[in-house]
Amino acid sequence: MAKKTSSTRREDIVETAAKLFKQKGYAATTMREIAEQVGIEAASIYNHIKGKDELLAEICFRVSNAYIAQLTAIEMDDSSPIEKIKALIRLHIRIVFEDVDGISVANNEWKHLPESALTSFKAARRDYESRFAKIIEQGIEQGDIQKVNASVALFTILSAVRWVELWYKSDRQIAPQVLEDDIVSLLLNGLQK
Amino acid sequence: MAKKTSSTRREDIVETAAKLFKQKGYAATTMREIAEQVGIEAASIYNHIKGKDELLAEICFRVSNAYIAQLTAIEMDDSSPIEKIKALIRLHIRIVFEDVDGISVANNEWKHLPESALTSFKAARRDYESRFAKIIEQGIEQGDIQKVNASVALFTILSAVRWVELWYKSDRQIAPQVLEDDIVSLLLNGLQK
DNA sequence: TAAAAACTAACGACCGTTAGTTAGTTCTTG
DNA sequence: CAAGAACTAACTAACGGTCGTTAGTTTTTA
Repeated sequence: MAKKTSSTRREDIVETAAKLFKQKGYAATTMREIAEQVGIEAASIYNHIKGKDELLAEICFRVSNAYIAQLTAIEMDDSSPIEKIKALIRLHIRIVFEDVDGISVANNEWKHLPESALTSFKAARRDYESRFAKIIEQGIEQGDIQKVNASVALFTILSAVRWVELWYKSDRQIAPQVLEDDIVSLLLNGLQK
Repeated sequence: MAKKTSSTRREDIVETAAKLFKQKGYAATTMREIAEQVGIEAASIYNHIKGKDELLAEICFRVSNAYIAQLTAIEMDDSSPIEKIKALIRLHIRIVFEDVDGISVANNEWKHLPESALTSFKAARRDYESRFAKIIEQGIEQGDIQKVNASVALFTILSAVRWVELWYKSDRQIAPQVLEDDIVSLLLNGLQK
């Protein structure tokens, strides 16, 4: 059972790191702080992971893999581009509720990844973006989407949903369902009546 | 002329700091790096500023003051809420072209501000947000804007325009005017045709 | 020639990480 | 099935490096 205990301890370390990386940023978070929150000494962390880098990499790739897996599922679906985009917007909102800390770290701290991991993380992101853009382009071709620059639409959507990760923790006066519906409506139909 | 030289040197330090804070983050940027880019020794920086904190504070408040000044001007204008919102969206895009580094730092590194500055920065941001929200609410009351939660609309707009700061540096295949028009159209009329 | 602004040198704090050790648990084997 | 070997995961201590900053001195400038 040593393996089991070790693996939950390891997960505990990674989750604690994610929480602190989000809160204070990667560079400003110390191994000693992570250890303290976990309830062990800093040196003990190294029985479970190779180094601080590894913590960041694990968090970032866990998130990017989740996004890509979900995107793949949505691509498979034989619904219209508009429906796919709606599904993707909802995905970006819902995924925050499942892993706020991870999402925030992957979005804001990825630049601190070491060289090699950085390269593949950026590649994964570019892959995600170009596949998302392709769906938008299909929607434009089919005449369901306005004739805007697809990149502009892509980044505006991706950017627009990101405030959810900042908002999530706080009071949450807005019900998740209202949030999703309002954002989808705003992005699809616009602010203007 | 010592004052003049000093003040441009000082500005040089602040701008270099902004560039590096954006690039590597506040915590990961060292005074020695800033000094090297300016072409002096790290210790010499302290002839111009009190400490690293002051650099961050100056950048953050320069930006927040600019936003608030512009918002005030737009509020004064006796145009419709919709027109005011359009103007604000364009403001958020244009301001990036004038001070990318500052905007990025104010948006991403403000949490490293020391206690007291942090408090007033957050207050300034809350002030900006609530005044922006008020314009949205007026638009809803007047029936020009869809009945969505005003906070959701506010944060979606503020968030949506933020990708411009990430995009700005790169190849810039999109003309600024097209960018502005597309984003305004997207947020006001929506993606769907 | 006095003030401004640069320099060199170093301090104390803290960082990520390693070494060495120990207590407890699991596996192996006579 | 008992006993010792091996392993796991914690600990303390400390190393080498870097950080922001200060002190003291020299150079530049108006």
